[in-house]
Amino acid sequence: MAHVADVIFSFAQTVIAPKDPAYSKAEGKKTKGKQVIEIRRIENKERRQVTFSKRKAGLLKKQSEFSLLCGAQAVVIIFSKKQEPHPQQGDNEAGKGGKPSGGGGNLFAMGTPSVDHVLRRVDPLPGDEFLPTLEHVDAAAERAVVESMRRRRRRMSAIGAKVLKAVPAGRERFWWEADVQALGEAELLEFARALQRLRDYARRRPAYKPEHSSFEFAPGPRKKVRPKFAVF
Amino acid sequence: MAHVADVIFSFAQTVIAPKDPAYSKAEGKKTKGKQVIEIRRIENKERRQVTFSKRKAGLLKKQSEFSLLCGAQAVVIIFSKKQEPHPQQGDNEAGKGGKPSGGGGNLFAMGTPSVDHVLRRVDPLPGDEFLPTLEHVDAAAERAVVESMRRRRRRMSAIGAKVLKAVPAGRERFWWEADVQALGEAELLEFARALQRLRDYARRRPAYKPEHSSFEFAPGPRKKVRPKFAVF
DNA sequence: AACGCTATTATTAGCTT
DNA sequence: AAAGCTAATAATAGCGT
Repeated sequence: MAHVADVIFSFAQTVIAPKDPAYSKAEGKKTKGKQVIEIRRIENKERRQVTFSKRKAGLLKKQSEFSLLCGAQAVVIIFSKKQEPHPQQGDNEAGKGGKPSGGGGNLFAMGTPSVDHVLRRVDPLPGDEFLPTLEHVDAAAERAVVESMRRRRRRMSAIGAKVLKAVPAGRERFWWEADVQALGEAELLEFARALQRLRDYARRRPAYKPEHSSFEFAPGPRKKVRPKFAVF
Repeated sequence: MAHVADVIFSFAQTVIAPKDPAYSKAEGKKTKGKQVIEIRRIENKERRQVTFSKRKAGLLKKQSEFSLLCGAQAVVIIFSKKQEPHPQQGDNEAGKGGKPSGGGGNLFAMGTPSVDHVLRRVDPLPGDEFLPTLEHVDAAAERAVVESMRRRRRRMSAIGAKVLKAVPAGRERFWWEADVQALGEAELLEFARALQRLRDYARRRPAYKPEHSSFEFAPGPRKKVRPKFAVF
């Protein structure tokens, strides 16, 4: 049985569908409202900038809500794309200590309990050798790491040569550079778990510092603008 | 002048408001639909887990769309909160090389062009000393960095003692640990720009590797589940 | 615990200022 | 280019399975 609201809606749809291009004009709406867009690079520079701004805010807000609701640690880090150096510009700036003309984009980030905290947790992941981080762990943790590495070695062997083959010979410490795509799903899972275990052992600073921080390494708008969502 | 659609909507609202608790029952709706929730820790463990899962997916999707639409580099990194060790479990696992019972949470991440890439870009930020990264920059960049550090030193002095006071004495290389909250808005901006300039100089690996990657260092669901959004 | 299903709320595309 | 506005689409809370 159809309910009152259903009937009303059906009726409205029957008269003219919202997707119909004639809709807005026909009904005299003020705007077209949110339109469906293809998820691919917005070529129009101006529109892209506006979307960047709006969705950046949305993404950071989502991070904030997510961490708060679920008690999970998370970061969102955003770089605006590097500005293409202006063709005829930058020469007169050289040597003056100003911003380098080829200078990279701006940085926006929000993290719980802090950007720093989460990044440290990720730390030994691709981008850093593993061993140097040993300087930061205490003795007990170090023993655990060593034992973990032994197990990892065995595990990697068990998984097969695929991982090791992809590793540049003689640079064992770069083993994580292996082409993960060469692994099957089960293998990848195993590989990933080994990685995670390593990180777990290596993780230092167990002290929980319940804070929440956001960065904005960017000029920012002229007019002071308050984020519309909570930053704790 | 009111339009047809407006009148219909007003009418529907007049009859009974969606927010009215009696609404769903009165109209015999199947569900209550999305409800407003307070943005604070969900205490019910089960609901929190469900929300974690749903919003994690949402956050990663947003990252994907955002990067694609705006051509910006971004990462989202999520740790599920550390599992509280199961009270009576884990003893029989000890020494067998299994997952440590106190083992930390799972890691989820999505990055453009890759998680690794963006993290390297962030690299010299809080979490790493600055100097060690010099090993990775070429000679010209190194000179620029040295000059940059000189300028930074002057700038920091200009900003005042506030920053330096918060830095642990004698550990100049940890200057970034300064309590940023002690700075005023203008000062923070100056501070942030100095930081960014430093990073710009230090940034190595200009090679652009246009890829898009997602990590999931977690057991994952039993049933194979395809992400509902694009992963390139 | 992961899905599917709505009915709501939340986000945002396209304009205007 | 940063706000505001509005009408759409998108995300998701609460349930059922």
